[in-house]
Formats: sequence, C-alpha cells, structure tokens
Amino acid sequence: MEKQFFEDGVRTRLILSGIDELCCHGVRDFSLRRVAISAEVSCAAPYRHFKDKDELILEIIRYIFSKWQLLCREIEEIYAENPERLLVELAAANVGFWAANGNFRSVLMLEAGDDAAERARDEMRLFDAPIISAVALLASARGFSKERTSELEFFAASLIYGTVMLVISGKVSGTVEAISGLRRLLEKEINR
Amino acid sequence: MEKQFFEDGVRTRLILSGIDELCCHGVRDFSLRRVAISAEVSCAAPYRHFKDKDELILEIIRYIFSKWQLLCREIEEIYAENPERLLVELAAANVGFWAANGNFRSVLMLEAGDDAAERARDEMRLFDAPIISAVALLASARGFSKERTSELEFFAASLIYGTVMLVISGKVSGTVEAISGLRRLLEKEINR
DNA sequence: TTTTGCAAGTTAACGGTGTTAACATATATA
DNA sequence: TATATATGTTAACACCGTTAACTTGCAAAA
Repeated sequence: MEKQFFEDGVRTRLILSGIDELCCHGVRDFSLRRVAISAEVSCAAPYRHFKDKDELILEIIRYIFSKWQLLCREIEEIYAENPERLLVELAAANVGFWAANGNFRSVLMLEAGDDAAERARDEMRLFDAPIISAVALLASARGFSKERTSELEFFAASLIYGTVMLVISGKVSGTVEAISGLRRLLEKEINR
Repeated sequence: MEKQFFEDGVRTRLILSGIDELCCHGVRDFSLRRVAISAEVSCAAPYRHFKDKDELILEIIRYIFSKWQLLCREIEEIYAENPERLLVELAAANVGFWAANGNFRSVLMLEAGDDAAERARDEMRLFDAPIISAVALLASARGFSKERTSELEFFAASLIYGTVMLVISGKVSGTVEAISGLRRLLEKEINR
C-alpha cells in the first residue's frame, strides 16, 4: 500500500473541502463556516488545525503548488537531455496547468497585500524557478553570454506569465492557440 | 470654471473613500460599511447610489480605467508619427502605471469568476486595445504580413501583461529594470 | 401658493461570517 | 489509575452585506 499524500483526518477533509470552496466561490467569497459544514464538522473545528481562515487558504496554495511542482519535475525528467524542448514544453505545460483547473486559478489572483499571499511568498517565489533553471541549462548547452541569458530569462518568465494571465482572464479565447503561439515565439527567440 | 470629473456629492465621496478602502484593505477585505463611515454617511446610504457592494467596486474600476485610458491617449498623441516608439512607450507606460499606484493593483487581481469582474468585462476588454491598435499602426507603416502582425500582437500583449504581473506580484524587484528589459525585447522583436 | 411625489438620507433589523471562550471527551502517557 | 493534551463541541461576540420602514427636503404640478 502506498503512502497517501494526505493522511485521513479532519484536517485533510478541511483542505479538500476548502479546494472545492475555492473552486465554487473564489477567494473573495471563501467561507470558512461553509468549509467546516461541508467537511461535516462544527464551525469552530477548523481553528484546531489552522490559525485562521488565511492559514487554511495558505495550506491550499501549498497543496496546489506542490501539484504544479510535480508536473514541472516530470517535464524536467522527460526532456532532460534536450534543453530547448525542455524550456518550450515547460512553458506550454505551465499555461495548460493554470488554465485548465478553474479551482487553481484563484491562487494566482491573490493580491500582493493579501495576508495569505504575504505568507505564501516563499511558495510564490518558486513560480519561475523551473523556467529560470531551464534557461540556465539551455544557456550552458549553447554557450550563451551572461547578458543573453538574463535577457532570455526575463523574456521567458514574462511571456509565460503574461500568457497565463491572458488565458485566465479570458482575454484570449483559445487556450490551444495561445499555447502554440507561445511555443512559436519561444522557439524563435531561442534560435535567433 | 472647468467641469469636474466628479460632481460634489455623496456618490462621489463614496467612490473616493472606496478607492482608499481598496488601497488599505484590498478587494478581499473591502468593507462597504467602512466606506460609508469614512464618507460620513450612514451604513445604508450607499444603497441609494449603488445596487450593491460590487457595483461600487465596478464604478471604482471604471474610474481607474478612465485614468489609464487618459494616459494611453496622451502617449498616442505624443508618438503619433512614430509607430515604433508609440508601441514601446505605451508598453513602458503601462507597466509604470499599474506598478506605481498600489491602490490600482487590486483591479487587475479580480478573479474571472468574480461578480464585479464579470460586470467589468467590457472595461477589462479594453486592456490591450491600445497595444493592439499601436501594433496595427506599426504593421501598416512597415508593411508587415498579417501573420507577422498577429504574432507581434500576441507577443506585445503577453509580454506587457506578464511584466506588469511580475512587477506587481513582487517577483521582479526593480520596476525600472523590468521596464528597460521590456523596452529592449520589444524593440528587438519589432526590428527583427 | 399649496399639494404632491420622489430622491436621498436615516434607523433597526435579518442572516451570515470570522473568531474566541468555555466546556466536553477520548487517548496517550506518567 | 491519574492526568495532561489533542481535538471536538456549543454559545457568544462583533462585524458585514442587505433590506424594510420611516423621515425629510425639494421640485414640479395643481
């Protein structure tokens, strides 16, 4: 029997119900009481496991980010010996990941001033880590200059983040087209 | 005497206090009662002017976007006869605008599912309109192909949006550096 | 001028929310 | 066996969005 990511308990049920709540009502209308009820527990019970509402949200963010990191690591393994494709596929997968799951989108939308976002700063910082390391790999394989490397870093991070946001906020209708557009631009920039 | 953007009245005071509230507490902890008190009016008074809380937020969004459009139009006038610089300066100004005013940032952070965001869809759609029209100007001046044009469109929109988000969420420390990086990338892409 | 109607303010109340205090209970440890 | 801690409960608090019912002042109609 494999070890589960989650042990079975109230804490787990709260997090899972919290993800549902995030999916259905978004961050702004996230109700801790509803989560408690949905987890079949009293309204005060969450406070035995989390300091406050924002800490539950933070835990959800951590969970989502761990899933995202798993995806990134998978891709890193698959394209380990092909840095160009690694970067491109990483970019495509990122857009796909955040665009696909509606319940995950809220995470990226937290405000900078938000308490939960503030406490999740460390997790958030990891957001572009896979991209940056992929760029580093590619740069050393191709012998890019330091300047060219940092330029590509900014290019990739900004373009990927921007595409994610464009897709999430509905400003670009087709996710598939956006991803293929991103692919093309990235490949062109790598091989210029 | 010039006509003011705002006439003097309770409605105006509510919007202005609302902007403060947005600045201090963000969208998630936006309290209509606090806004009413801050505008020196009873807690039910806002309902004489706005259907509900989200409609006040929507009005604030409209106000902020109108300021943003004013900025864009200024730049469009200044660089009317130089499409390349128009696009570049538009991009730089956009990043600067959203990065500078902390109280405006919340607007971009509204979730797609948010009621206020849903109602503000029309305003939001204008977000990349100046960029797209600048690209169109540049494309006709340079005789770009339709494909090249739409590629540049996506490139510019995504890169600008991404940079804004990177700066806002604090993933890039220096706004100035981000803007100059954006400038360089954009110029390079235009003249490739 | 008087009357009438409406716009825009008020207070008071409703149900829902985050959070805490006080209490209960089971389980692990001494 | 006694006790301490972890984890659940209920009840209460203050705050929030929203609405209903009431007041009031002003502008138009009579």
